[in-house]
Amino acid sequence: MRKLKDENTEEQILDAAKHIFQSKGMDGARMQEIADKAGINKAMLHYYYRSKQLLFEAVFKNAFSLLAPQLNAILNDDSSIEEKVKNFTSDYITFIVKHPYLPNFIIQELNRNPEFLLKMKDTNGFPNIEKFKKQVDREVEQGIIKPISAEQLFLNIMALNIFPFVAKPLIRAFTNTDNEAYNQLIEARKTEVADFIINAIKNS
Amino acid sequence: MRKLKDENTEEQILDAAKHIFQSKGMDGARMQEIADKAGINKAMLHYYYRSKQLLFEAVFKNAFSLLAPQLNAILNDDSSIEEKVKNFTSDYITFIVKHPYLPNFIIQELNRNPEFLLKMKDTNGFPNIEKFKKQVDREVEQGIIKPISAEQLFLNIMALNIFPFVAKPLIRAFTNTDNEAYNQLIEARKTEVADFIINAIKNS
DNA sequence: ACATGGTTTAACCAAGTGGTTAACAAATGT
DNA sequence: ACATTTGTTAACCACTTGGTTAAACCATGT
Repeated sequence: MRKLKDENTEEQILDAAKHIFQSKGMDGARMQEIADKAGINKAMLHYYYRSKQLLFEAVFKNAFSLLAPQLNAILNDDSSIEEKVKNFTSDYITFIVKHPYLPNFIIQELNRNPEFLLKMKDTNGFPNIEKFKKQVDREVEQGIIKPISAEQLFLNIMALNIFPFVAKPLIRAFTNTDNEAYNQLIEARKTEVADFIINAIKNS
Repeated sequence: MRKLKDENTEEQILDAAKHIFQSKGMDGARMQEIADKAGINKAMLHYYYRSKQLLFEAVFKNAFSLLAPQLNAILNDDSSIEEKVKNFTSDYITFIVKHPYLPNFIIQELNRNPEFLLKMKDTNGFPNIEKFKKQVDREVEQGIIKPISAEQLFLNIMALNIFPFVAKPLIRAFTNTDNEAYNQLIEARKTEVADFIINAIKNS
């Protein structure tokens, strides 16, 4: 039973750390609070993860490894751009609704410390635009979509899907929507965003 | 000369506080660092602003009062939606290039403490969607633009314009662009984003 | 039974935190 | 000239922070 106990504690710590780090950020998080949430002694955090920085990095990598496959779906899949936009928009929103703190966490911490991405860039599965670039250029050339660079299109897709979660408090205030109404707005975006993008780029 | 001296110090503090708070956030900022940056004694921060929280609020309100008029340009102006989209996209990007930390700062701190907006909501000039809503409904009814709710359209415009600044490190990594190339990408968006939006909503 | 190893705990620590204070400097009113 | 008010400083304070440690705990192999 020893082994089970270890892994259990280690996982409990990571679980608690996810909650605290993702809602309060590296600077706002407190080791004691993580320990309390995990229901264990603070010394255990250091026993398993050595330092706050390393515990944070474990949480960040974990979060990033959840997000990366989602983005690869639009960058590396073989179906048409139109199809990918439709699928991605729906899938991504569904995904983030289950992990609401995720995009904001990653964006905030990367702005705090951009060099941190370098550690991650050579891990395989790191999203890369190259394949998508060729596909966009091809569909533009074939006249399927209007002229646009892959970077701009990718940025637009990311923006329309991620931003509503990141800027939720701000947009809620401007649009006078309560929490539930905003969630409905988000839900509607599963199809509306795809239509918006396709209208914008498709040649008629 | 007394008055001049006072205002000078008070302003130097606010200036330094802007830099530190906007780049490190409330939790990451240190009063001593702000004092050092301003080149004055730490006690002066409390003399003029009482506490870290109040100094932070002064910085936040200042930042917000810079941003709000920009957003009101698209919500309250009387010109057509197409025209406003064009103007806003260009103006807003120009504006943020001059204040690069601003959107991220506001979004970050609002996520940390959403209730904070309530303090701000009744100040006049607080962006409100109501007028824009009527305009969108009218243009939809007149067949100028495709059916879309004002909230979704507003959210899309915000997303496409703000997100590239907020997610800069992330997008730079995925698209393998260096800082200068990314700035060019942003520069191009001054017109590309407007075209993208108008293509998406305009009835042909 | 007992030695062994990893696991867990309470108590502790040095460094840093926001904030205060008492004395000093400088400008102003009279 | 002098008292008063305002601005400024260095030293200080209570408290929190991440991190350590030494002793206790406990499952296992022999």
